[in-house]
Amino acid sequence: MKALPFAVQQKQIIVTCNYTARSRGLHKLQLIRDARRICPDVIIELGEDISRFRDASKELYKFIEAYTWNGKVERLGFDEVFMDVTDMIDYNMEILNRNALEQSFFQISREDPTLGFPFDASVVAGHVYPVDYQYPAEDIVDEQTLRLRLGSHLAMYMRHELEQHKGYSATVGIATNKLLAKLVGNLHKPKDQTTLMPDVGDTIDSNAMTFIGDHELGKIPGIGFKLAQKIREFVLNRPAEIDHGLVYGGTKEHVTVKMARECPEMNPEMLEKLLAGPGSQHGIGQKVWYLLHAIDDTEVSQMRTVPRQISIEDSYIRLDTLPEVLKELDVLAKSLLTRMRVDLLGSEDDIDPVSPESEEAEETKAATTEGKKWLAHPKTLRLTTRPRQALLPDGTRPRSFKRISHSAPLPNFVFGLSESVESLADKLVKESLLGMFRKLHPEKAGWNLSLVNLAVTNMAETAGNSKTANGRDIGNMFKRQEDVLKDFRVTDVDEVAEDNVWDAGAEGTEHEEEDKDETETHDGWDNGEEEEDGEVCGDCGMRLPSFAMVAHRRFHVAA
DNA sequence: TGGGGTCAG
DNA sequence: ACTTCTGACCCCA
Repeated sequence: MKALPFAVQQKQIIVTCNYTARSRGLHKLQLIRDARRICPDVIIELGEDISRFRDASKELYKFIEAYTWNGKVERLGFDEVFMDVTDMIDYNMEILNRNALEQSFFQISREDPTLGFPFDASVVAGHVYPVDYQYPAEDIVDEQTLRLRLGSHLAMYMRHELEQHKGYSATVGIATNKLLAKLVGNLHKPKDQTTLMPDVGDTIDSNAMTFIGDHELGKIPGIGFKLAQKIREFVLNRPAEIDHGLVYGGTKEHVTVKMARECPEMNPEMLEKLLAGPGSQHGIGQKVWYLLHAIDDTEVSQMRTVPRQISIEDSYIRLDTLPEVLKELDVLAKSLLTRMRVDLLGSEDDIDPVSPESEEAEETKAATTEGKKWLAHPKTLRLTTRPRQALLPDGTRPRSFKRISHSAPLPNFVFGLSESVESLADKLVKESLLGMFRKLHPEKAGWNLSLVNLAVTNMAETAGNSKTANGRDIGNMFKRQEDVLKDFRVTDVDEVAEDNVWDAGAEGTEHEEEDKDETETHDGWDNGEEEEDGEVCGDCGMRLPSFAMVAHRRFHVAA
């Protein structure tokens, strides 16, 4: 199966394809017509229903979560995860016998010292960067090298377990920050791992600097198409050419990080001036300058119980009459409400665990809404459209994919579990979405939409929903330790081989996942569950002062 | 809080 | 004949 070129189609394009197809010249966002011309025997499957991908994604995330001690597990898209294993490495460095590195044992649990795996700490597991990396024959190995070796063995173990228990193969990068872990992971795809080793001896450039220096600017995570074009233009001292043959994001230029770094005027201040503008964050100059120098001090974020937003969208060849729009809004609203139930409903145990349940019991309950409570209540409903640009006088259509949106409070009735999603969706269209659509498109007619998106955002997490899968408030437990350990982070990136996501997509329907609590740099209002703002009732979504919650709960029990 | 931008897979 | 369907975070008013 995997030897055959295989691609997933959405509308007129290939959205993703397996490695066999890639080796035949197919790539993401390719037009179906082009794909068939280049690779006539490609097997194409309609992939507009992505629920199986979503399920596989949850399964992967849940699997990784089970290993974390500090709760730092961050998803990137459906198939990638960052994990900060600093604390596990610290602990295992302490128990390591430096006189018998070959006979080491990695403890994956602090409570049970028998849980883990034996490994040889005198070597790295898997590939390394640089390829000719050799540790000098010395008696005393430096700490950082040892830490990365431990990280590499942990990655190897976790990949092995993932394969055994879930049937997914994975690619992993092991390094001291997210940037480097992600990039070094690219070196041996699709199913291997690579560790970026620290410098040995007196090298002029650090390994990390050399490594990142060879990358094209646009390959650096955080430097997207716009930023990259601006920097390319500056480095080349002329406009950077765009490759119109590619679907999007294509540039004809090849400007490396090293070239940018070696530009005489290159400094954070210049970059700030060059890159500042609408959409870019303040301090972007400093941030990019750091990226060019392999510096990335961003934290792996805490795992979350619930997503920040849920959205559903569809694109259209032609959508220009109100009855059609209402029909589509209804379809989208149904999907959205279903998604809300899947992603935001948890069993009561998720909120307040009494006794652990078997996986079978959990899965049975996952299929129904019985005994379920909302883990979070989105407060805002957002309607987004993408109007198709009017024809220019010369008959061509200007290519613009700009979106416009309108938001409104999400009515509380959508949280009712006794009503069907069908009737709730009808009600939502009539009572909210129609009005929102009129605000967005006040003209009676004449609009021509190429896309409609429906989203719920502004999650108010339900009181008590701050526990991790282990039932502990990891966020708080490790706040102090974090400060102490900042300098010694080892970060893994996992990427499940896409081949296998499809292969195993038929696995059981999981239910809830992840967990909680960010101490992020928000303006402080959305991490408060028990603040002056009050709490949100898991039964009805009503927000009321904390002191009133006990009595309110009693009301539900009585009713 | 609402609307938009950029970046990511 | 046309860039899919998400999701995160950031900025400004």
